[in-house]
Amino acid sequence: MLFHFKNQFPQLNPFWDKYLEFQQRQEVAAKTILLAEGTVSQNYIFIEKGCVRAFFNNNGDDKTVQFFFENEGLTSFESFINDTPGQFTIETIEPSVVYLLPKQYVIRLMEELSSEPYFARLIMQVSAGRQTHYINEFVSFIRDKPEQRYQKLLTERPHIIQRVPQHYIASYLGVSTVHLSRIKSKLAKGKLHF
Amino acid sequence: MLFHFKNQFPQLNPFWDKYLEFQQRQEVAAKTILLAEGTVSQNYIFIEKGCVRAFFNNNGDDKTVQFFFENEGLTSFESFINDTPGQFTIETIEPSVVYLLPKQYVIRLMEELSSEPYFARLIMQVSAGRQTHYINEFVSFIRDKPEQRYQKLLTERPHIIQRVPQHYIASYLGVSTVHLSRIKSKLAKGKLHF
DNA sequence: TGAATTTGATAACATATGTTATCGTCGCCG
DNA sequence: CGGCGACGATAACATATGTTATCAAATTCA
Repeated sequence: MLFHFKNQFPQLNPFWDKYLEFQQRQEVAAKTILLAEGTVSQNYIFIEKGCVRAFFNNNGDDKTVQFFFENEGLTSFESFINDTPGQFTIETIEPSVVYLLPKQYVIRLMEELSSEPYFARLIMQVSAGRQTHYINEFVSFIRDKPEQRYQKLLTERPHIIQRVPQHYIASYLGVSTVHLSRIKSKLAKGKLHF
Repeated sequence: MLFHFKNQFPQLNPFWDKYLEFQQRQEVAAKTILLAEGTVSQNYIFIEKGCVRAFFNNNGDDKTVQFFFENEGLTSFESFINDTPGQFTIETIEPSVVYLLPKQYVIRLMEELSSEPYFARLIMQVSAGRQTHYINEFVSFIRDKPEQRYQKLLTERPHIIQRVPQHYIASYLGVSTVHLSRIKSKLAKGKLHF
């Protein structure tokens, strides 16, 4: 939500810079939980190195909804704005280096920004982008069969498949690990036709 | 996006009022298309009477994603902001009365507002709300089985089931009409256990 | 290094869901 | 009034996907 938007509206850059010093650098192991489902988000998280996933738990069975990599930042926007518990857990997949900016500073920063004319534009742009992202994920989930979603991942975001363990990918695609194996096996035998 | 937010930040009310006169009232028949998939949204749409659905087409087979009723307004936000074609068709389900505010006025209104401090807050609030909505839909789609989604609809939004033809509901739930019939039949026989 | 854990493939079976076809009801419109 | 199209239920069958169990390879870690 924040520092990865630097330079998008150069007029706002001084605001980001001012808060850089409040970030806390952390080196964390794989499978470290950065934010637990059902708790209120306390930090803006920026990933310098490594990768993380967002998921929610359903009867002990994880459903992964998104992956994040280097130079991406994340927060539970609504959890910040409304002080409500978020519905996702954020967990590192690889050993990672992250920067955390405590909530209080994020709030203060947004207060400062809210009287800046370009801020409204930034927010609109960012919101439109996030909306588009969620809608696209949603539509793809409804429209495409798991094979198609896997192939899309393979061609459009191969880095995910390279770096992320397969059972997380299965969970992201909405199928069991067994079925993802079947899909890969069919693909390898060239038996898939669209 | 606009008039249904009146009174949320009273400081902004004068802005909405100023644009009321540019709205066009229209009475339209059932199954009227207000916005076609793949075209750029030209109007903010406010529903005074009736109901509409948003859907996208997949091989001649509709997938409904949302229903709208009286006193709700809608636009394809990204289509407005980025001037890109939207991915949904907006179609009336019942004979309806709608108000249209042409895009140019919406843009002008947002320009005016972007220097208002409360506008940034409104945008953040609205964005958080829409994000929450899409995320909830998405999560519900992933987490719940069709029966559960149907039951949720039955208890939480019964007006939808009362007013909307069943095949649209099937498409919204992500199942075939046949399967929705099966679900209803099982429910009627009290054979569903959670 | 060696044991434990994680990861992934596969088979066999169970269940959920789609597809097609048929039928009946209802409401709208000429 | 009569026919036609929209709507919905149901059966029969086909397919997609989940579940459980087992095995093998890779990775981690004490």
